[in-house]
Amino acid sequence: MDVRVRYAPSPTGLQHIGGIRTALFNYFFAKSQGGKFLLRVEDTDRERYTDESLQDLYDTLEWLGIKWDEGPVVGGPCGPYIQSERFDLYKQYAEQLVRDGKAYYCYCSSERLEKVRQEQIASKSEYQGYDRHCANLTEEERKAYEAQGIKPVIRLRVPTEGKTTFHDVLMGDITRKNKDVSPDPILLKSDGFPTYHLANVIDDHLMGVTHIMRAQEWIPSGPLHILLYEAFGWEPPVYCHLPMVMGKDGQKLSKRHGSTAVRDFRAKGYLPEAIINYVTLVGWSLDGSREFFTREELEKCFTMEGIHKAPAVFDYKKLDWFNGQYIRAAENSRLAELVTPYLIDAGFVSDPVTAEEKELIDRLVPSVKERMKVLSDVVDLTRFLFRDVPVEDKSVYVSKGSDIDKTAEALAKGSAILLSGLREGKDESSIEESLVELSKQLEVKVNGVFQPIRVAITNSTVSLPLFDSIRLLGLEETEKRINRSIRLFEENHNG
RNA sequence: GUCUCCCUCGUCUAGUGGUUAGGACAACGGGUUUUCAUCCCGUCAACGCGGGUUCGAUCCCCGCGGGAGAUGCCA
Repeated sequence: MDVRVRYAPSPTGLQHIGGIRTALFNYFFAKSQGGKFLLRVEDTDRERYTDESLQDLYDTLEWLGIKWDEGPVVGGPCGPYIQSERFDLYKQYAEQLVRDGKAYYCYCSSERLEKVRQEQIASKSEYQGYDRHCANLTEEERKAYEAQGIKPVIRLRVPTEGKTTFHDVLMGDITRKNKDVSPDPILLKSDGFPTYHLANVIDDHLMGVTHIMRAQEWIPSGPLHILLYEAFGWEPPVYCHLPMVMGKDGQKLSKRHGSTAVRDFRAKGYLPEAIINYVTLVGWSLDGSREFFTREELEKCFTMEGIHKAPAVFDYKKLDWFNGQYIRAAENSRLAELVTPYLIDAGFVSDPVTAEEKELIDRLVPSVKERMKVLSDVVDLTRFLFRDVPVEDKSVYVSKGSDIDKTAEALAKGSAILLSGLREGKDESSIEESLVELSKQLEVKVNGVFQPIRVAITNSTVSLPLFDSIRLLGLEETEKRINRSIRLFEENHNG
């Protein structure tokens, strides 16, 4: 049997970590089995649907490099793959169920349903859900409702006796008494659209889906879906419920834990390979020790057995670590391209970049890549190259263990050594030696000499390596900034 | 409330009827280094609890506790 799995998101919001994790698991499982990965858009909720969400779905999967074998855009033998385009289908199947006595029309208004719900809660009796008010209407009663112009919904007739079991690859058998299954859930809404349960089961069957890998939040409705398969006389697929992705507080990961939209991670400068790698490791492992995987490797070595049962907390810091690792491993030319939009957004370079700017970006990448966790870090790291905001507070120039006078002297003498050395073309290590020598004379730590010079040049105590900074800034600008700082100290001294 | 699922360091996880319970992130400390990073080394840190079964349980069984999810004309 050829494996066919699907990712079936609802375009009612941006693609988030949890959703994409499900997509990845399905995708990797399909690839590892030589099967097919389908994409199906479950846009049956007209209230919450947005075009933006749908576009975000496509954009996100493309960015991650996840291609679907069948689905919207690419088509396939079981299309259409967008549920709103299969509108008529669901109604037919739902009516068939009614004819077979497996489902029935319900004319209850949402007001009445709400009232029933409130009464059940208030009476402290068990909350039982729908009271099956319309389960056994006579033909006359139905006619009367129809005459009032009430549009009915179709509900599944859930048995009140017995129990239903389904098998989960990870969890084993999961059994639920039928009386505990949500009583008579709606299959077809009054607007004619199917609910998730109906559309999902019909499409999975019609599209030949063999394995359903979805989040554990669906476990409680597993028996209901089995009941539906039985009502249709269809063979249910293999189930594999994925552990949920949680936030630090142990609750389902959501916006209040931080960014969850993949689009936001992308904007901050996370690389797709880092997202894929880390997200796949949330709830899955190969052997407990290996943790670097490319997408291509996962397409081969992913296993269902490696999926964990327990929910897993999403660790933003570990993602950062992965991203840093991938940035450092990336080609400089690629990084230069990736970093450019951030420099443009910051207004540091023009859009599009000029040839000179491009050249500068190429040169700054090597020293910046060791220091970035996310691509957007490039802005703070290189600000001194594009914005000159001199440090006026002389105490900033003073390193630990030094003082104002020594700092002034270190700046004057040190920068003289530095600038003349650079002009004469001496190599950096010999200039560095001379500066270290100076620090000994002044009886300060090495940094007592370097810090004032660094602050003068980069306007900050935290910067790229000194010689890198100078090379990027240019000798002329370097000299200008140094002289300005020397003047600052002289003025202060005289005043 | 009811139903279902889950439970190894703070976090992600490996693992076995007998192990010094392993790795990674984080944290902390140290080294390299002109700052910050990177890199390297090290430290801290876990089998939820109580009963059984057993010569021996983290591992098998039962109970408890804790956590989560579901309970919609949302998925």
